[in-house]
Amino acid sequence: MAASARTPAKPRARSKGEQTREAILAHALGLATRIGFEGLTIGRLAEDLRMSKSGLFAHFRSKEALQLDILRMAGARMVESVVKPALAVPRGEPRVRALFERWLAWEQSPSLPGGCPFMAASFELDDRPGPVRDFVVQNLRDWMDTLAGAARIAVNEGHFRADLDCEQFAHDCQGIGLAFVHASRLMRDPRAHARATLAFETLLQRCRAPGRTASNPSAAVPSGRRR
Amino acid sequence: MAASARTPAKPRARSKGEQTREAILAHALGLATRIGFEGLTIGRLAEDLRMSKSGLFAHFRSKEALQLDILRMAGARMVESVVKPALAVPRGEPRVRALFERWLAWEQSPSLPGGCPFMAASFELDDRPGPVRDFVVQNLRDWMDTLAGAARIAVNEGHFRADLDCEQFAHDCQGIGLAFVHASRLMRDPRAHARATLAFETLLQRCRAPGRTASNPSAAVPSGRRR
DNA sequence: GACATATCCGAACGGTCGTACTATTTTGTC
DNA sequence: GACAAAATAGTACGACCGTTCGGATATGTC
Repeated sequence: MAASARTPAKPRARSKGEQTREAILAHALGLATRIGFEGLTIGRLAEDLRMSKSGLFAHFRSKEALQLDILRMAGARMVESVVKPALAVPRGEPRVRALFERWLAWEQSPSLPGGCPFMAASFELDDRPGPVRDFVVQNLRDWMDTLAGAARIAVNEGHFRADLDCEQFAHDCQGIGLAFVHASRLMRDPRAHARATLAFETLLQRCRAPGRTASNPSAAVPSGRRR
Repeated sequence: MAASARTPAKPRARSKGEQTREAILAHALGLATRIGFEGLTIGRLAEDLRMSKSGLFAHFRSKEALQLDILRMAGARMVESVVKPALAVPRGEPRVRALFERWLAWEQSPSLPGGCPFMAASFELDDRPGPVRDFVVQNLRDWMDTLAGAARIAVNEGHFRADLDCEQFAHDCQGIGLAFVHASRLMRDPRAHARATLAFETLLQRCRAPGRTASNPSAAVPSGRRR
C-alpha cells in the first residue's frame, strides 16, 4: 500500500506508530461528531479500536492535544473535499455554487456520521475558552473568508452585483448551512436538503448582477475581469 | 408573597421545597447554557448553591429528570418573554417582526449567559436519542410553527405575498437566528446583530405583497381579512 | 542476530460522576 | 409544644475519567 515494503528510508516513510495514530484519529473524528468533543472519551475510543487506554493515550500527550489533532484532520479533510475541488470549477458563480454544494455534501458525508465537526463544535465550545475553541474559530473564519472570497471573484467576473456585501453573503450562507443541519439532523425533516437548496438559490438570485439570471448566464459583462 | 401567610391550605400553597427547587432550576438553566447539558453536573450545581449533592438530587430523581425540568422551565420562559408579548402586537408583519426581535433579545438575555438553551441543545443532542432530545425537538417544532403561523396570518392580512411558503419562511428565520448565535457567541463579531437584522429585513422584503414596502405599509389590501 | 528504540500494555493513582441508603434537621399542622 | 411529613445532609457505592509509570513487545537498523 505504502511507497515500498523494503524501503523504510532514513527519516522513516510511514512508521507503524503513525499508521495507528491516523487510524485512531479517523475513528475519533467519527465518534466526536456523534457524541461531541467533550463527551469523547479515551477509554471508549480505546475500546472501539481494541487498544489499551494507555497505549492509545501515548500517541497524544493529553486529551486536549487529541482534540486538536482531530480538528486538524477534519480541517484538512474539509479543504480536500470541499475547497480544493471547488477551485477547479470556473471562477464566479459556478465556483460559489460548487463551494456550497460540496459543503452540504461534506456535512452529510458517511465518514462524518454526526455531521460537520466544526458546526457541532461551534455551539459546544462557544463558551469554553482555550486552544480548541481558538482552533475552531480560526478554521471557521478561514471558511467564511473562502466563501466571501469566492463571492468577491463572482463580483469581479460580473456575475454578482457590484455593490454586494460579500461578508454578509458568507454570513447568510452560514445561516443556510446551519439551518440545514438543524432541519436534517435534529428535526429529521426529509425536506431539509430541498429547503437549503431553495434558500441558497433565492440568495443567489438576490446577488446576481442586474439582468443576469441562472438561465441566461452571459447577460452581464465582467466589469473588472483583469484584476 | 404567596397567597397568605396563615393559609398553608390542604394541598399546600408554596412549600419550602418548591422554592428551592425553583432556585435550583433557575441557576441550573444559566449553568447549562454555558457548559452544556451533558457537561452540567449535580456536584457542581450543589456547590454553586451551597447545598449537599444528595439534598439537591432528592428534588429530582435522576439527572435526566433534572435536564427535562430545566428545559421545561426554559420553554415556559421563552413563551413568556417571546411568544406572549408578540401576541399583543397587531397581527401580520408587525407581529412577525416582534417575534423575531424578541427572539434575538431572548437569546441575549442576561439570565441566559450561554444563550438560548434550545439552540445549544439542538446541536448537542441531535445524535443522542431519548426523552431529552424529544422534548427539545417538540419545543423547536412548536416554535417553528409559531413563526410559520404568524407568517400565515401576515399572508391573510395582505402583508405578505399570497404564494409565500410559510414553512420555508420559518426555516429561513431559524437560519438567520442560528447564524446570529454563530457570529455573536463563537466569532464574537460585533456586527452580528446588524447582520441578523439586515438578513431579516431582506427576507421580509422578499415576502411582502407586491407593491407593499416597509415605509408604505398600507399599499396592499387584505385579501382574506376575516378568518 | 544483536541492539536501540518506538510502540503498546497493565496496573494504579486521585478525582468526579450519578445514585442509593440512612440520619438529621426543618417545616407545617394540630 | 407534640408530632408527622418534608427537606436536607452525610456517607458510601461502583463506574469511569485523564494521566502516570514501569515493564513487555514489536519494529527498524546495523
